[in-house]
Amino acid sequence: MKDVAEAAGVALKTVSRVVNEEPGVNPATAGRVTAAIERLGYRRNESARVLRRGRTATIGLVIEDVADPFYSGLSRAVEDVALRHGSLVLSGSSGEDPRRERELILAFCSRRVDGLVIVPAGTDHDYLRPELDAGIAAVFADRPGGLEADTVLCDNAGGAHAGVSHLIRHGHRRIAFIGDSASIFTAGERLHGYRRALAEAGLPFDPSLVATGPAEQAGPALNRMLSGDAPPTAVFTGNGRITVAVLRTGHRLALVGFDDFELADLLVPGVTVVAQDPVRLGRTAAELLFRRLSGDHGTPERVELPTRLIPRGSGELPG
Amino acid sequence: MKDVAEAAGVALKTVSRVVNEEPGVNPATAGRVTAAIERLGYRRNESARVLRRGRTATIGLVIEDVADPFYSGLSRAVEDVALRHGSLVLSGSSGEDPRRERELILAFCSRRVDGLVIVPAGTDHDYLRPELDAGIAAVFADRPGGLEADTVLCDNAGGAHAGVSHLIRHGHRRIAFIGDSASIFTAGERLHGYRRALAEAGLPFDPSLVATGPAEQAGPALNRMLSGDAPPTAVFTGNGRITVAVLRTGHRLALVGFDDFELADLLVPGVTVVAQDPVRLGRTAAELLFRRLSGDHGTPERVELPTRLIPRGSGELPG
DNA sequence: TGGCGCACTGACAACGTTGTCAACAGCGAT
DNA sequence: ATCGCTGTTGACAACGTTGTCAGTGCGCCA
Repeated sequence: MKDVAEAAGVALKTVSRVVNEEPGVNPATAGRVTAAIERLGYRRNESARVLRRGRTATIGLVIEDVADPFYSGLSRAVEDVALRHGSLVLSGSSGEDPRRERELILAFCSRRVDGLVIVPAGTDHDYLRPELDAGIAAVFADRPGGLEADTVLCDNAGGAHAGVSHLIRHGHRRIAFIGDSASIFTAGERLHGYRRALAEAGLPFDPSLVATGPAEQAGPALNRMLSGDAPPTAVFTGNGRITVAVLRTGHRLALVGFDDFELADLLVPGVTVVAQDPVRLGRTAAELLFRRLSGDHGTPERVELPTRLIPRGSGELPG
Repeated sequence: MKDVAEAAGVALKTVSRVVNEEPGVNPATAGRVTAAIERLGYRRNESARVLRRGRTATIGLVIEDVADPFYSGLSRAVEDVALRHGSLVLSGSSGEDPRRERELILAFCSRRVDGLVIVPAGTDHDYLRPELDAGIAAVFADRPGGLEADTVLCDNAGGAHAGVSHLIRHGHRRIAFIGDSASIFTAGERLHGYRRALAEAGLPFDPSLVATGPAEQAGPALNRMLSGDAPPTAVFTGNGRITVAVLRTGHRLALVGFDDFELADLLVPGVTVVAQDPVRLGRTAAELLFRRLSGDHGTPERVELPTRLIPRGSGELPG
């Protein structure tokens, strides 16, 4: 910038004015400056600008894994909203590891992001408190975080309830639940929905029909249930990866899965799912964030998005 | 930092030393400083640090669309390599729009990223020249960019050649090619591979069996070919989205697709594909970038990664 | 002619760090 | 007692911006 000022024969401040399109610069002068900028290939140093002004026009996004289609859809939505607000996105995958999540978040904060969209892996976010006090906004998405802040969730319990009820309506009495580790919020909620649906239909809850854990264990768990003495006739799966794992076992039994996925309609039979809308989730969270950034300091909000049952065949197999 | 210095009763510089774990600070003093840091919830301002030191420990990643599984795999790989080198990733989707790509790249540059991994949508990258001269490293991934720089590609022509040859070996003589717009580098290369395979087998090249364009047009294009008077008996598809679009048309004819995708093995018949490795692509590009950042100033490299034919049934249907 | 306001421009400090260099005390060697 | 050395600490400038405030020249009105 100093070089540009020199080249154009004006003061530093005048260049700054031109770069920021501030009013009150003689068009002729502005022209000389613009020419000098062009000639020297000058580009404003954003770090210095941030240092002076406080805002970075950058937000941070922490998700579990970009490579998971659910989160990549969410990512894209957040990115689009950010771009519309003139911001960029620093993103990172926590891999469901609270330590890595913490490191990412703190790294984002020390780079002075304006705000954060977090799909929390951990449950303790006290370390965020000083940052929030310092003016960084935060929105939790998909799961609630460890402190009072804006949160956007899906109706996990309601969706699971709808999916399991659907199986019950088709005559099933022994329905397995295979889901994520119970420690994950969404998994717990979905299990609640499952139990509520059973209870409403007057069916007993049988712990031997419930398996929770990472997706790799889903197949073996189902195999064990099926070789037991009171095997299930239907399965409700707790997330997309687990649904696929169950499909790979090759058993042909009634199935409803939480999360929609590409090609679910092309399999035979088509896979009935309870669909969430990751794009809407991301969009809602990001918009809420930018509302906060533009000065809305009301009490934290909690938004719950609906789910949608999509029958495709696998959930309509008779019991 | 000033507050911390005051609270600990030391000079600014001493706090800086402690924060940066520089040697030569009395352990007792360091203890007082650490305590003050803890007490005040201090965190170093990275913008100021960048301003002073020049390195941001941040790289930029420009891809076509995070929501596409191919690119989300690549993203995750880049992110992991970056994290291993203590860097964060600013990422953005260009949506195959050269203007948006340019905006993203320049925005990254003005935030002084150390380097860029770019999946180029445009072909003109002259605007990058001053940035490269200013020391920002750049690696093109998946496609070559508009200037001399490190590039990591897949063996597009070879992969297409292998896929088409596979169909020919199974007796097909009229093989359609349905791919991306020919203006996209990878699409052009794959078309070359297709033509080379035909030529080697002594088969004629029939333009009426070739369709290029966005994925939405793939289904209609195939339908048109099949209702013509010399319909194809097999199809080679130029990318994952187009493969899926062709599958949705419901025609049962021999098919080999470029790009592997989840569930390809669960469809009936399984979908034979030419698999690229997006994770390896991302990893290779990012590692090359960090090699440059750590001082390797050799001439630009061009790496070509192999592809792999995975027979699953659809490509082995008789002609 | 003097005074006033307007349009434009510039000098300077400050943002929060870190690199450079100097200062200081304590200590063993001369 | 002096010197030089080591270990520790601090003062100060600089990084590239922008906000504040103070000019400067010019036209216009009284």
